[in-house]
Amino acid sequence: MTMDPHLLRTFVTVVRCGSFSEAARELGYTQSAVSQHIAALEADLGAALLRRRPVAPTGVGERLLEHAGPLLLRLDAARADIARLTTAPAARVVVGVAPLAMTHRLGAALAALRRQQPLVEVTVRALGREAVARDVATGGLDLGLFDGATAPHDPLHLADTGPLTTRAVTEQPLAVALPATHPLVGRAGLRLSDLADAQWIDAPDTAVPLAQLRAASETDGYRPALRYDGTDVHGLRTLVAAGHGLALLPRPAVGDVPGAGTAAAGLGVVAVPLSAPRLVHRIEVVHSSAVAGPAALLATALAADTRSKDPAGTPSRGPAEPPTEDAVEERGVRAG
Amino acid sequence: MTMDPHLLRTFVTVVRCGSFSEAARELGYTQSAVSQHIAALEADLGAALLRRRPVAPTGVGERLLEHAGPLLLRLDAARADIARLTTAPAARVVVGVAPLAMTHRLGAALAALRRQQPLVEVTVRALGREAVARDVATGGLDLGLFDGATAPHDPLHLADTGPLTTRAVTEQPLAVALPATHPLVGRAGLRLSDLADAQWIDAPDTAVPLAQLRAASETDGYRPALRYDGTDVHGLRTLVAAGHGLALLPRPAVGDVPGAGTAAAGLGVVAVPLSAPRLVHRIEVVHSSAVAGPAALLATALAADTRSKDPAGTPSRGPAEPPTEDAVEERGVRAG
DNA sequence: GCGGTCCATCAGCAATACTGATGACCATGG
DNA sequence: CCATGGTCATCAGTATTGCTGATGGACCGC
Repeated sequence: MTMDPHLLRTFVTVVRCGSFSEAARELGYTQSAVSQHIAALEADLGAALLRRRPVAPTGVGERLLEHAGPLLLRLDAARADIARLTTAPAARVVVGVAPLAMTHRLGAALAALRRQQPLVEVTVRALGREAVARDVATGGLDLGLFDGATAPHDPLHLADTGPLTTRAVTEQPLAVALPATHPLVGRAGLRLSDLADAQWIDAPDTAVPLAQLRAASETDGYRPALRYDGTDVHGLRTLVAAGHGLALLPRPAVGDVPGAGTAAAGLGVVAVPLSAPRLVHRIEVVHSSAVAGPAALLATALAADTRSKDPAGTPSRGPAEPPTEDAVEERGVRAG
Repeated sequence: MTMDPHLLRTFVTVVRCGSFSEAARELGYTQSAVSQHIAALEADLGAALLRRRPVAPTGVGERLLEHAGPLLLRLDAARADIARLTTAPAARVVVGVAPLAMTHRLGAALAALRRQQPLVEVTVRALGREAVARDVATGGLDLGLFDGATAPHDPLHLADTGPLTTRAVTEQPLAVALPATHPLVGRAGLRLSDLADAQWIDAPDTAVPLAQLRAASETDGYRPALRYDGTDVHGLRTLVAAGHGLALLPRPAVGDVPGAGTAAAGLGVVAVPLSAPRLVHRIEVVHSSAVAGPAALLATALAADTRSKDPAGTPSRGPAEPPTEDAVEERGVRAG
């Protein structure tokens, strides 16, 4: 009667599987039970949620899905959070890293941690952005490194899954990755709005997602010429070099150009700095505010020059502190 | 086993009531049932949640509370949202307004609506900030007007309760409200950081909440000399005039000074503009993205000069458009 | 039209979630 | 010092719920 989470869970499973029976198998129920679950939900809400044969959500069902996902996530997050409080912190850290959040600085911080506490078992897991956020909330990760494009000093926006603490790690300039043969290669800087009609590669987990560009520049456009689902920057660079489209990346990530100039040697990809709007690539570290043990150490090491602070203002999320400039990451990359 | 919302509901009720029996009465259960609910939760989570006699949450219980509130809210929001989709839109609008969001512009928009659609039954309800957000999410309000201090053009942050749409209505300069006898009265502008150690009135529902000041200026301080729980600006001005402390308000709200200068005639309150940090008072209109009927009209009228846009980027919340300058509100208030 | 697959429905059973009674505990006050 | 009125915990009993497993109708490919 109160929109039982169980029912929601089977609902989303059914939609994902596109099948009652398959969902039943996955959830360890009988098909009968699943059918009854859906019937109960539909009776409770007074509307059809699924069209059967083929199984697909109705309009109302679509809407319920938008609620059900975050709701179940938050539920899992709550359980995981109190579990963290009750069980002692293990001598183990699992760090989830979004592709563009993998920096030298993280490497150094990890090295320091392992030097300081050699017995701690450290795992680094490369993940997509949402996966990082989700797994930190649900306890699969002790620490997450998360990135995105924002105005300077503005925090990133996470889905609200409970009392998480986020702190800034780095802000870096953004650059457009162009194939070396592109006519715009010579430019000193590019305005994003001039590129709205260009060919873009949609790499939501690797580059700055096109949705963020649309939001920032308040236009539609930035239509994806190709979608890249990997979590690996090199793969994306290769696609850019092959002329499949542009991508917006933190300038250091476009190419580890050792000499002067902006052309990445042999990669066929060139970085041209973003001149407008004033956006930066920001990396934040995120963890439960109930974190303890080595993960807490690592978090403060990453956000070294900033004060630690617990949630204030909004209860759900601590304010992100102003970022420290990351000398390591900026080294050797001055615009030409 | 899956942290049944029923159990969470009784848990928060018990904490609020400070009593199992009282909570049972309120929820329509027997005391026995409530006792079993709590026991079930504690067994499920494997930790004591409440200290009995007197009844108070343990540390873990406190933590669970932080999750339970938003969770139940989101659950209610989901139910309300799909209810809005299924039932036809009524010829009725209920608008919730936070104290500082009550502007001439809203008055004008309401007038236009009533002229256009005389049969629509219009209700305006003055509420605190969280109440506005909550009731819009749970369907008690068709439309909410919400305010806060942010950097110019930055959206306000709402608790994430599902697919809501927010649009900017106004941005106004902020000013510190001082008693007329205050030594700083003559100043052309004030830096917030210089006032961290001043006496402040904490009026979270009326003025800019002190927590926001702390977050914006990244200091502790702004200790409340007195707390004001009303939702009425006049009451707050009176307290400021009596010297109980300062408050940060949108400049027009400090006093409707008709002549030149900044001293509000006879009120004993003086506005001195905030010179740093660069914060503005922003008003947004918020409603379900499933809104329809007269409420939708009113919403677009309020956000007149901006495009309407549905959620993009983050799935949960539409991006707030850049605000229009509100000539009406700014009239007659030029700094001296 | 026949086997296969799908979902809906029904009966039956087992687990659940209540109620109401009782008991332990702790105040307060005669 | 023991009564009294309050609290919450516990227990037995019962009504309801939520599952399984079987059956039946609808649809699809052959």
